[in-house]
Amino acid sequence: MSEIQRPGALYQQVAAAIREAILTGEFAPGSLLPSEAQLMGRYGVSRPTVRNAIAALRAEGLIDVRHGKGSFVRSDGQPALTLERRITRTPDGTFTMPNGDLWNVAEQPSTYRTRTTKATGRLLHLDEEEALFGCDRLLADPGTGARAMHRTLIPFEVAETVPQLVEEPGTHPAAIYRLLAQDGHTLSWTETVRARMPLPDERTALQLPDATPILHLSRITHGTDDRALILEELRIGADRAEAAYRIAADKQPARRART
Amino acid sequence: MSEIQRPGALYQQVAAAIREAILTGEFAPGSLLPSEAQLMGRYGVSRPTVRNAIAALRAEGLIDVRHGKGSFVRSDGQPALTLERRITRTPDGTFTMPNGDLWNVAEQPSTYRTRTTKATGRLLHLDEEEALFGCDRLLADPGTGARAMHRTLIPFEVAETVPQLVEEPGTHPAAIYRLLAQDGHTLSWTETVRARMPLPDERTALQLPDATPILHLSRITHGTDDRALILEELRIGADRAEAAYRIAADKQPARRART
DNA sequence: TGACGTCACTTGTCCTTACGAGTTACGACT
DNA sequence: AGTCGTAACTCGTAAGGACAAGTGACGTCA
Repeated sequence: MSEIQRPGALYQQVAAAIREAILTGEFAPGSLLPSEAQLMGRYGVSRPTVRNAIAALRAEGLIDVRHGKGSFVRSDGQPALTLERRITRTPDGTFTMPNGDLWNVAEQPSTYRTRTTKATGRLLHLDEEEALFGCDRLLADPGTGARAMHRTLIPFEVAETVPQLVEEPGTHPAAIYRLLAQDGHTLSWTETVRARMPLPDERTALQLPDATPILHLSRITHGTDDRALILEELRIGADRAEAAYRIAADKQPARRART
Repeated sequence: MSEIQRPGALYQQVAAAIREAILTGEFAPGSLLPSEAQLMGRYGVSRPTVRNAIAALRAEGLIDVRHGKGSFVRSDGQPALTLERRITRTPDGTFTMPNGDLWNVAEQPSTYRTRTTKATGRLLHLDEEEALFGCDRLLADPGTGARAMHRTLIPFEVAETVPQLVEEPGTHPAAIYRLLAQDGHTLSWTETVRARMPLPDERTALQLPDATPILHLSRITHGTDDRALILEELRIGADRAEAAYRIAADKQPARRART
């Protein structure tokens, strides 16, 4: 009978006790926790209190609960997929990227027309309500089973210059880059990484467990004069994937104060 | 009296109704939701059911609840801080990085000795249980109020070569890079980005709201022969910060199959 | 031996009741 | 007029009971 002490609410004390037991290894990763009834007896509290404590540990991502079976300690393994966010240009004018496996379309791509929002406009350096072509894909990695949502957004202005981009919705990003390069652009890219909790539709589409954030990668393809040409977005469960970048020290002349 | 329909549990239907009202703009960002008592009346359910629905919306990061005041629609603004993960080398041998503001130490750095775990060993290409020097800092950005946890891990082997690294725990990363470059290394960096829910101590240290993941950046400094010299880790709330990278197309000769 | 139904376990849902604790506004008292 | 206490709101915590629903094992029956 391990009685509980100080800090805060009862259910928090119970949660802390269980968390402690998990982190010290009393409950190994993957193992089954005591049932709610057993925890009620162990700590001398009612079932709502036990459930409240378990809900807290769930929100922390420490445990997984399965209806009819019990609560299991989540194994905090590393992400199975490392997204190498690099781009290589071959002398014949094509582009290649790692992680080609991920580009397996799990559903038919859907194309549409939309307008810039505040967020996408900021990334593309466009005003709000500018017309865009969009294409959404649901991707699946056959090796790991990871799923991802991919979105391509192309401003009308750019699409008029390179109409093939819109005519063929199945275009792979590498092919897009090639078309833009053939159009005379010198390409470079910037990518921003954000994380947030998924919306319900993202949870189901990506088959995410509880308390799992998503990585949200936004890649801008810049053309000549750093003009923003294309916005690509990739959303993927943070439990399954990590993003990897190379950083090179760009050499710059020493600054001198102007007088 | 807006009665509720189909899918799943009562509290999920209530949650869906409220979520719908938020996303359609009936409840604007920042505005006050009806109180629990009002929601009980509006949907004809008991208080636990209402609270269960609200807990679901909380876990999604859609709303913030304040004791004694009510539930507020969270405004989904962009992160205030963009971490530009670039490194610039000046001709005089020093290195500079953007976001210097973030390097304001909120507490005294703490140094210690530890050993590689499975995760850190993988990143540093070392076996497990290799000896490391560590230094932890809590950083604060004066502009945005964002907080971050910074950690530097240096293998013993590297520290023996450049002892200044360990003697002066307050060393800024840019100064570390300079010391390594002066030691004859040609530096390059790789950085991997992960996201996960915070542990309780991270939640309090970073002052994170509910349902807020953290971005976990791991930067490896590579020396000559791509040897891993230093591991830096930065943890910061994903509501306050995003990470930005540049991607350059590295040119490679076309591959030919070897016979 | 195989198939299937039942039962004992698990967690999920929902209700009622009660009180504690933070917040705010109003009104009475000084 | 200013101060302060109280009342009325808010959400937080905790208990109790009841039944639904998923899971797996066991035993019975064909």
